[in-house]
Amino acid sequence: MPLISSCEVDTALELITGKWKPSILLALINGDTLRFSELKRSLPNISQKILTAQLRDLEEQDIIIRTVYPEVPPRVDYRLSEYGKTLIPVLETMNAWGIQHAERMRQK
Amino acid sequence: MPLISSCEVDTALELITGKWKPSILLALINGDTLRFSELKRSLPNISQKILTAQLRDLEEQDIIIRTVYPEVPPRVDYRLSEYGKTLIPVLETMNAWGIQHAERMRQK
DNA sequence: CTCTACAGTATCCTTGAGGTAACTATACCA
DNA sequence: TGGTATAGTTACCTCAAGGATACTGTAGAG
Repeated sequence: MPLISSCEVDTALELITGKWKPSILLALINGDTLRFSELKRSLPNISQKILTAQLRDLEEQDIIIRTVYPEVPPRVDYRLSEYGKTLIPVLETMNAWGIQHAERMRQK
Repeated sequence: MPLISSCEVDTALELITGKWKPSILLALINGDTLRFSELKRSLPNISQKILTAQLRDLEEQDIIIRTVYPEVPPRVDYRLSEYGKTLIPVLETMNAWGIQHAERMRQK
């Protein structure tokens, strides 16, 4: 008996969906702490505007932590919060499922 | 070391995201086999056009099975495929995370 | 003096997911 | 003769996410 509520699932989905959010989260999972320019480099086609917007979204939800160093040229880095790290199992579950799905599609 | 690939996660996300897909999947998880009209009733604000489109999407990915009975008035029902049922753990994981998130937001 | 590095803003534009409303086919019922 | 039920389809519309491009501020290097 599953007892899954669409509302809760939607909440989780809202935070991790979008064209870029999964890639950003995965970059931070694998890269620990990354500067803005490092993130941009690992997402080849994203524009600065969009990257900033997505990072601000994630920060507002306390999923990532943004640290500004008062230097010139500016330096800002991003990392997963402890809370954000609780998303890792969710992403792992989806990743595992995605691999099965790809496997399956290859056979058709 | 997580080793999560954005590509695979995106694949999984594409199949279960959208404004209505989670609700449809959950209805079928909880309701086993449902007619078109039953699904429509359990998603109060969806239009026929959108519901049809979403169901066709899910059918094309082999996640649900669509059965047409050659009767008048028409009867069609939908259920999760065995393959579609492998999504249940994914949705459960997201559901559990969503509950934690809601809990957390309530305290702020 | 001006060029570069970095992390952004500001403007304007495009696209596709989703939405609304009307129409379809057919058998049965009154 | 017309109304009802079911599972759609068709044509048209809307809006927000995302995208392209240019501009900003400041310190040090040359």
